[in-house]
Amino acid sequence: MNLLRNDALEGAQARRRAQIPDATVARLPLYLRALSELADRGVTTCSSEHVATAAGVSSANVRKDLSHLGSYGTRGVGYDVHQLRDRIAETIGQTQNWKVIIVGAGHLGSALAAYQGFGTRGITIAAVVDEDPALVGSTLGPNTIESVDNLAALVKEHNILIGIIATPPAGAQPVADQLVAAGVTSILNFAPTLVHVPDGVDVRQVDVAVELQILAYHEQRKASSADSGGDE
Amino acid sequence: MNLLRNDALEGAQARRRAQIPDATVARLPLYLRALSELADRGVTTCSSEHVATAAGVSSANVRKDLSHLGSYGTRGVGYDVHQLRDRIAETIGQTQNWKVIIVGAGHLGSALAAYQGFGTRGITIAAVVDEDPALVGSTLGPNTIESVDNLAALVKEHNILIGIIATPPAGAQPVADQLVAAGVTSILNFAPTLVHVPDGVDVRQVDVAVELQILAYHEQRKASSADSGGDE
DNA sequence: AGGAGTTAGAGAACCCGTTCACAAAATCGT
DNA sequence: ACGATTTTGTGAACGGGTTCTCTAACTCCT
Repeated sequence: MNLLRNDALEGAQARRRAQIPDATVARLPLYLRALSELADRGVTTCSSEHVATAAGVSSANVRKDLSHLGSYGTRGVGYDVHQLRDRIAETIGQTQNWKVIIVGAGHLGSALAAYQGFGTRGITIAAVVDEDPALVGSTLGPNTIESVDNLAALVKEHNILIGIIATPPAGAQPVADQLVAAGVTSILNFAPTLVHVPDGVDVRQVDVAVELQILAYHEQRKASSADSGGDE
Repeated sequence: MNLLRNDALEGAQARRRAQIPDATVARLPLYLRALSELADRGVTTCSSEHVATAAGVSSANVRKDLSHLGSYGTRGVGYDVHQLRDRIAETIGQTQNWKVIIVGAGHLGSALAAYQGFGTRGITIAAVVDEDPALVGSTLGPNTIESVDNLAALVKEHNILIGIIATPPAGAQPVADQLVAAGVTSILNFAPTLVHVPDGVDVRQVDVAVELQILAYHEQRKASSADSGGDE
């Protein structure tokens, strides 16, 4: 892991290929969004402080993050908005359009399919499938709901690498297996269940109830510290 | 911060009031879910290893987390499923029912309002509001969509402390301001925008596009490491 | 031209969280 | 009764990430 592969060779290339820390990767889309807004407003130059306030992080954090992608700002001036935006877009792969398949066309699947704003972030809903025959055939924005039986065929046809699971919990694991078997290597799972996947497949979990439970915990703390003399 | 306030006094009380690390808090709902499933299956005892595999973390991590809430397992045996479940439920405040308001009854708001599975986690959708007069009055499961003008009244009437923003980006900040003004102190924001709130108000951000962008980054890495001789 | 002010970039210090390793406490079998 | 085995709880080591601090480089004003 820490092996130093002839990095005297060339800094830029090494940087390009270097692993960017997860925490940084998670923030790059935020910076990208902020920079796009600045660009739309005609701003041509910005400081790390600008980006920081727009993204809700510290300016030091922004600079450290940007240093990972070897981006060149100019000292005393700041960053060129367009250049930095393009650099980040390139880094996180927004130069290409990623096709995703949504499995499950219930309320959540429909909401995701209808979501405006994937387009501007390099994401296209290429297919929506459901196991309910009653839903197959109905349209969802630009998409037509297809049978889950066609999952593998659709994934291959459209070269889909990313799948979204929007099924009830019980369906999540079988669906994940099907997605992986069809060639999907990244999964965004909205079902409140842990899905097991082979090595090399990434899974990200979004659980709304968990988010609310976390908020509830903090609410409870606020309440209890309020009536017995706040301990903070 | 590191001040030791007469902690010889009593360990349990001190523990109860002690700050539980954020990372732990985020995992407690997962443990709770796992334990509830075990309890439903009639399992009465479990090891940290059980919980760990069910929640997708390491057993050491589980033990460390549980140690923060002073939970008593028995060495050589494990944890009592019911007792541990109750202890966690109590810790994260699931003994009471938290009422939430959903602002924005578009696709996403509707999906959230229809979501089964809040109920079992101590969460109730007490109100759904939207600014579109055309939507006001229609029913969404057990709820009727009301005008956003009633936001403050509803929050107060139901003693709501948690708000969910499911509006387009432009509406997020004004809505957040209204929620805060009405007395809400925790916000779950689905709009892809940073919302500013006063101290004491918690905000959690859920951005589906960002999640997909993170996956896309990793996909890109997989692809590039595949064709130029994997560097990992 | 030179000084004052601004800002990126990088190294160091610090903090938080995870993993490791082990001792203490329980059960079970003999 | 006692040793073997299991499993918790915890202190220590480790690693990643954030913040701090300082230097270098650029602009603007005089």
